[in-house]
Amino acid sequence: MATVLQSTKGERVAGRIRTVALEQFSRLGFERATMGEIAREAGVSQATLHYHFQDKAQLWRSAMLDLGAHIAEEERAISAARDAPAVDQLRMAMRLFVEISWRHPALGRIVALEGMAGGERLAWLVENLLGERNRRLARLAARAIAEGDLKPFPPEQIVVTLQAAAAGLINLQPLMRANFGVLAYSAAGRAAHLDMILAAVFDGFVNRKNEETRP
Amino acid sequence: MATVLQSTKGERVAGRIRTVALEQFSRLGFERATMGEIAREAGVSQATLHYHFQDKAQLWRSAMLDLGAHIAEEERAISAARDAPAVDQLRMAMRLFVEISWRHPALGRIVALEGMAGGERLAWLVENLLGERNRRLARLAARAIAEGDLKPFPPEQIVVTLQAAAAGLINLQPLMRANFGVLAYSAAGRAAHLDMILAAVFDGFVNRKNEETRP
DNA sequence: CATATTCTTGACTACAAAATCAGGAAAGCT
DNA sequence: AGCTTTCCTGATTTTGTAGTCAAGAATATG
Repeated sequence: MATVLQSTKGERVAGRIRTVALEQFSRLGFERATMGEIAREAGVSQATLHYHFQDKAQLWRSAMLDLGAHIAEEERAISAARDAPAVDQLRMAMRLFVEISWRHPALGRIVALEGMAGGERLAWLVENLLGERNRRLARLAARAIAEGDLKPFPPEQIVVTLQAAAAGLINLQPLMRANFGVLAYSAAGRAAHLDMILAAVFDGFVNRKNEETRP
Repeated sequence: MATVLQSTKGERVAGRIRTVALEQFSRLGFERATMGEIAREAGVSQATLHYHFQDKAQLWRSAMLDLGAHIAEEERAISAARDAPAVDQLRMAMRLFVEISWRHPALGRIVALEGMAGGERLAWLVENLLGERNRRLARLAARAIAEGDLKPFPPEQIVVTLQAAAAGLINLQPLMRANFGVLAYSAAGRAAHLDMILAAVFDGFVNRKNEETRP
């Protein structure tokens, strides 16, 4: 996962730093990740980090933008059928979300960390990476409710709870290991996870009448 | 939320410190919470913290035990019907979990923080606070599956995902506010949240055949 | 290939936070 | 009250980390 353009040497190094930084920020959170360790891991001196990035916060933002670009690219590949019922679009969105969350666990971890803490970095994330997508999903949920396909839970709560459930199992792998001695990384575990999320939504959140009218 | 016994002055002060510490650890996480601020908030000097608690880690553990005792007390009030079908016990457990999570948001936040990060504190939490309960829930889920009432997802994944969903909305209030400008603390919001979780489980995870055999 | 530009670094400063300690105040006990 | 133990604190040390800077190496360019 390098950054977009790498023509000069500087850009190559900056990209490597971003990659390492993303991993550390996601695994440790903003405070526990240190400039020194990121530098060591990237094979450069700490001063080099400050040459390429003004400060730690800017490195964090830069790493996030990198991640956002990669995810956006993968998402673009999947074209949502605009005229499908909202509930079907939501299903597709959830499936996509789970898949991307497994492929880029950093995103969910960072959203969880910053989304709990609040503050500047969360505001930045919402402004630059999450806000529009989440609002679109909430509108989708609201539309699905209006179309009579979803139970009338608050749309924002639907979106956040679903994402929490989807990202939760991925984020909490250390807990899984510590508590049960197992992980869910296996292909079977991932498939079961996706099935669970979809089941929660589409046999749980969807009104029963649906299954009668649309076989 | 003070500690159990407070006969002497020292125990009263230690209890106050634990209470403040719990709030800070839960809101900020272990690293961002500072001994200085906890001391200030508790109205004592920083050195007093080190008189009552050897170091920051021990203060953290002590605050967790305090929280655990309070929750255990509330749980004891509710007697689970041992001979009810596993799936019904699971429903009751989930309802209880959501209610307690709203009442003690600190627990879910700390489990989320440490459960993502791994490490010593997570090991301690599992050993002293979470492990037994989670394993019991997983056994319950396994039994419900064996009894044909639950879809055959991996029990550990069921437990962790459900808890992630239940705690997620509570933990992510800052995200809710930043992204949507709304909160879910209201009585209606909480009720909707509980309904969502139960819906996910009991119309989503439960096999359809159930509704036919047991009206 | 000479020169300008970009890049990298070791050594350093600044700072915030944890942890220590000796002295003294307050509480509890007879 | 007098004495002992518990409790609390200001001052200080220690540590870990972000950030700066001047000097020089590497790289790109005409």
